Formats: sequence, C-alpha cells, structure tokens
Amino acid sequence: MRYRRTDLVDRAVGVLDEVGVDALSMRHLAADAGVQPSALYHHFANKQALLDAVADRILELGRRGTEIVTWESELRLICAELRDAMLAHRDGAVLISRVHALGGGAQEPERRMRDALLRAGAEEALARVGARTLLHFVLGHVGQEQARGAGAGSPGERDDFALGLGLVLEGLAVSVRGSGTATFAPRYSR
Amino acid sequence: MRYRRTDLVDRAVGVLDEVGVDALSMRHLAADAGVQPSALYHHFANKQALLDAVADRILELGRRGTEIVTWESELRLICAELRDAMLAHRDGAVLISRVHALGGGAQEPERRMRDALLRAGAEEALARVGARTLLHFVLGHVGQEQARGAGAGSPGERDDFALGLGLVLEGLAVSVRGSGTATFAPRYSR
DNA sequence: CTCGTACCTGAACGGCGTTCAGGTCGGTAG
DNA sequence: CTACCGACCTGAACGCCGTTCAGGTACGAG
Repeated sequence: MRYRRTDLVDRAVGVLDEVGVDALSMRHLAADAGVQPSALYHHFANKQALLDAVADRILELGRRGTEIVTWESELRLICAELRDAMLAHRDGAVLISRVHALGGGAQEPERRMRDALLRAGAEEALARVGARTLLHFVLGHVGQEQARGAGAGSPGERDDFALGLGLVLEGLAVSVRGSGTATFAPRYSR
Repeated sequence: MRYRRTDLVDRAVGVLDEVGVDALSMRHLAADAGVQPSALYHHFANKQALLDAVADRILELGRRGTEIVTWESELRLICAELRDAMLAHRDGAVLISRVHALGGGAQEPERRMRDALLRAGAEEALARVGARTLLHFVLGHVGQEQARGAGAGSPGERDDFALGLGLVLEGLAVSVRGSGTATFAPRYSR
C-alpha cells in the first residue's frame, strides 16, 4: 500500500481520535498505516509539519456555510465553528493551541476574525488584539472543557462558553463604537 | 551534596532560564545538580509534579504587594503581576499554561480573580467565566509575546496587552453592572 | 553505638524523533 | 521494448526521553 500526504493526514486524525494527542507519535501513525516510521519523513519534514497539517484538516472538516448579518454574529459564528471543530476530535483544543502557538498552522480563524473586525470599522490594532483575544478565549475554554474528560456535554459548558464569548464581544462593541471610523450604522457586506 | 525539594525547584527554574522548557528534562536537571536522574524521583513523583512546583515557584517569585482601589484595578493588577512573572523566565507562559491546563498547579491567579469578581458583586457563573477569560487572555497573549523570541520589549506589545485587557474588563463592567447575566445574555448562535 | 530514614547510585526498559543508505515499482521517454 | 527517473518505502541505527528498581551511604535521634 502506498500513501499520499493527504491519506496520511486523514489517518493521523483517526489515530488522534483513538489514542489522543500525547500518543500520536510518528511510530504510532506508521504502525497504523503499516509502514516504517522513516517512510513518514518522505511526506512531512518533521512531526510538527504533520501536526500542522492535522490541525488544518480538523479546521477544514469543521467549516460550514456562513450567513453573515452583523459583525457580532459573524464573530459568534466563527467562534462556534472553531469550538465545534475542536470538540469533534479527541484533544482537539490542545492540538490546535500548540500548532497555533508555534505559528505553523491553524492561523485561519484568527485571520477571519481580524478581517471581520476590520470590516466592522475597527482600527488595525483593535482588530488584531480583538481577534487574538477571542481566539485565546475559545482555545482556553474548549481546552479546559476537553480536559475534564468524559464529562462532556455538561449543561453549564455551553452556557459558560456563550457567557464568556458575550463578555468579550460586549467589550469589543464598546471599543469599536468608540474608536472606529465613527460610522453610525457601519456598512457591512453581507 | 544533598538536596531538599525546594533546592531542586529553584535549580529547575535556573535550568529553565538557560535552556527553555523543551530541554528542561529530568536528565538535564539531574546533570545540572550533579545527581543521577533517578534521585529526582525521591523528591517528585514524576516530571509533571516537578513542573507544577516550578510553575508555582515562578508565580510566587512574581508576587508583589497589592493596593486595591476598585475591582477593575485589582484585576488589572493581578493580570499585570501574572504577565510579569511569566515574562521573567524563559518560556514562562508556555510552562504556566501547560501546568494550569492539567490542573496540577498555577491555579492561584484564577482563584484570586474569581474572588475579586465575587467581591465586586458578580454572580457565581459570571465570576467563574470572567476569571477564566481573563486568565486565558493573559496566558495566550504572553505566550504569543514570548514565542516571538528575541523580539522582546517590542513597542506595541505592552500596548496590545493593555488594549486587550481593557476589552475584557469593559465587557465585564457591563455584565457586572447589569447584576450578572441580566443585561447581556447572549444565546448560542448555530 | 545502633538504627531508621532521607537521600542517592547504577543499571536497565521501552518509547520517542530523526537520519541515512539503499531497495522497489509504476509511468514516461526514446 | 527497454531504460531510466522519481516517488515511495525498508531496515537499522543514534541519541534523547521518563521511569523503575534493588541496593548503597550517611546523618541525626534514641
């Protein structure tokens, strides 16, 4: 059996779901694919490159159509999409966080949120910081959510997420109104 | 030379500053102390216990007196203290984040912030989520700050931190004023 | 002086990421 | 049809890691 890069990425997602991020090793993935560990280095420069690809694949699998009404709803949608994408896989949040921290992949959600804030009339610094803050909130919250292990779908979890998200969005609303291009009813492309 | 647990924790902080968190291994610390790796297991159950102790030590070293005026200023102070404590050591943010995520140590800042919010009149859920959100903001921001490597003390870094912090605090102010979740009760958008 | 205990040695086990020289095999060019 | 080339893989090795275990040493209390 011969593999292409994308095959191995999908297999790695499967291994991740089975054994978790700590046991997702080159050797484990190789064994799962029925291949020598060294064979993986034909497809990925190193383990980090593999993890980058896995992270982006997870985000890609979680993408869904967007119906944009206001910039707040768009940000809410992006965050929910990100959260669900991570929750759909074992240790999803830890994986995405690590990859994002090293700057290798999983940069798209932050970029989308920054763009949404810019479109909403926020200044560049505010858009950058706002996107980062929202991202770190989601990563941190879902990470904690998944760390609690099997106690998934707890009633308060979803509410806590919405509550925290609303918190940041409220702060953003105030700042955007105050420091933006002072547009009363900001043009917002739908 | 014989060691006590606290000696080894301080030595570990030194090793961390020298080589970074990824190279802070049991073997490295043992070599630095002139001791066999197995000797460390007399003082720490495992590596995670060592990291927990190192994280708490770093936070302890960063503690400074608090002059509380308003709950916002107290939260600002706690966040600044946390940020400076992490910035004072190589890979400080990554270390604290990991330890906190596993629930082993570094729980004090979150607890202090939650208490401050409760004292400010926030409902229990709001205090819990607000503290978590602030903590994740600081961890994420400083982590990104330190990941940029030698480009430390960049002009915009401190401003970005203050900007993001103000963002969350603004949201908190609105929510706390409205006696908890009454004013801004966002629903989860799908 | 005895003895418990706190601290440490030395060796080993299994697993990890990564490298390297060489092997196989399908498709394309001559 | 044959010759080759590049994609894909093998098999072995290197040096690192966390952790365990049986046994050794030395110091302070009785």
